[in-house]
Amino acid sequence: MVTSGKPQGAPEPAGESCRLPWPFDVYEAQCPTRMVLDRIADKWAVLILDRLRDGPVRFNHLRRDIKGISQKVLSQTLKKLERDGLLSRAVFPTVPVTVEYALTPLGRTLTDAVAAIAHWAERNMDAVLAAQAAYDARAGGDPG
Amino acid sequence: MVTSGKPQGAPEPAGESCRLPWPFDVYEAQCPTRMVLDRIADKWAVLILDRLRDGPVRFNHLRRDIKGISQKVLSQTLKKLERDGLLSRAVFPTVPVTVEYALTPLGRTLTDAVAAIAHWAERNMDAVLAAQAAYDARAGGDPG
DNA sequence: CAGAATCCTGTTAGATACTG
DNA sequence: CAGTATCTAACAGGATTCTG
Repeated sequence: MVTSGKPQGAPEPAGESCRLPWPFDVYEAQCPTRMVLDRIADKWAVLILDRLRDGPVRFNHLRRDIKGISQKVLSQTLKKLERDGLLSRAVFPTVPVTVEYALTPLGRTLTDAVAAIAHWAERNMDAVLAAQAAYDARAGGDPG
Repeated sequence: MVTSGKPQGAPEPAGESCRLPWPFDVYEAQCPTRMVLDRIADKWAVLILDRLRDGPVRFNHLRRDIKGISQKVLSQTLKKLERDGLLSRAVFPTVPVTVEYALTPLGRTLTDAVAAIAHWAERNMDAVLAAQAAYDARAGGDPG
C-alpha cells in the first residue's frame, strides 16, 4: 500500500510550480497546462468525454461502449477526469449500487474540441491510411 | 437511451483490421481510427502540430520551443506525423544540413481542432486547478 | 454493478554517445 | 545541424481476484 490517502495515479503537486501570471503557456515545461494537456490529450479520455456528450452513462455501460478499455484504465481515467472537474460522479444507493458519470459544465466546454479530434479521425482515416501506405512504400521498398 | 445509429451488426470479416464500409467508428477496438486517435491524442503531437501553424520550423528550433521534449521523442513523433501525412519534411543541402517541418494540407485540417485543445488548457487552467484542490481536500483530508 | 488491490509484462521516455 | 543507436528506469496497462 503505497498510497497515503490518494490514488496511485496522480501524485503531482498542482499549481505550485509555474507562477506565470497569465496567460499560461503550454510551451513551458513547468506550466501546469502541460499536465492538463497530458490528461486530455489521451485516447481514452477523448473517448470517454465524447461518450458522455449525450448524457450520463453508467460505469459498465461506458466499459461496454468503449471497446477495448480495461476496467482498471476506465476507473483511473474517470477518477482523473473527475479530479480535474471535467466530469461528475453520482452514486445511487440502489442494489446493486448504480454510478453515473456525467459531464460538468467545465467538461462540456472541452468536449466540443475533443469530439472534433475523434471525428477528424473518422473522417480523414482514408487520407491517413493512404499517406501511411505511400510512406511505407517509399521507405521500405524503394532503395533506388 | 440515445444509442447512436452505429453499424453495430457489421460482421468482422477477417483478422486484418476493421473494414467497416463507412463511417469509421472510434468506439470499435479494431478500427484504425483508434490508432490515429492514439497518435494525435498525444501531448507532444499536439504541441508540435500547434507549433507548426505559423509556418515551417527546423528540427532544433522545435526542440527549443517545445520545452522539455527530448530529441528522441521529437524525432519519433515527427516521423510518425510525417508517416500519417500530417506534416512534411524538407531537407536543404546546406552545410550543415537544414531540415524544415511543415504542415501538409491534411495536417492543417487537424490543427484547428488540436489548437483548440491546447488553448482550452491555457484558458481553463484556473478552473481545473480549483477543481483539483477541491477534490483533494475532499478525498485526502475531509473524512467528515 | 462498481470498483479496489495485486501481479506481471510490454512499451516508453530519458540520458548518453556516435555519425554525416 | 539533424538525426540514429543503445541501454536502462519508469510507468502504463492487461488480466485476475476480491469486495460491498
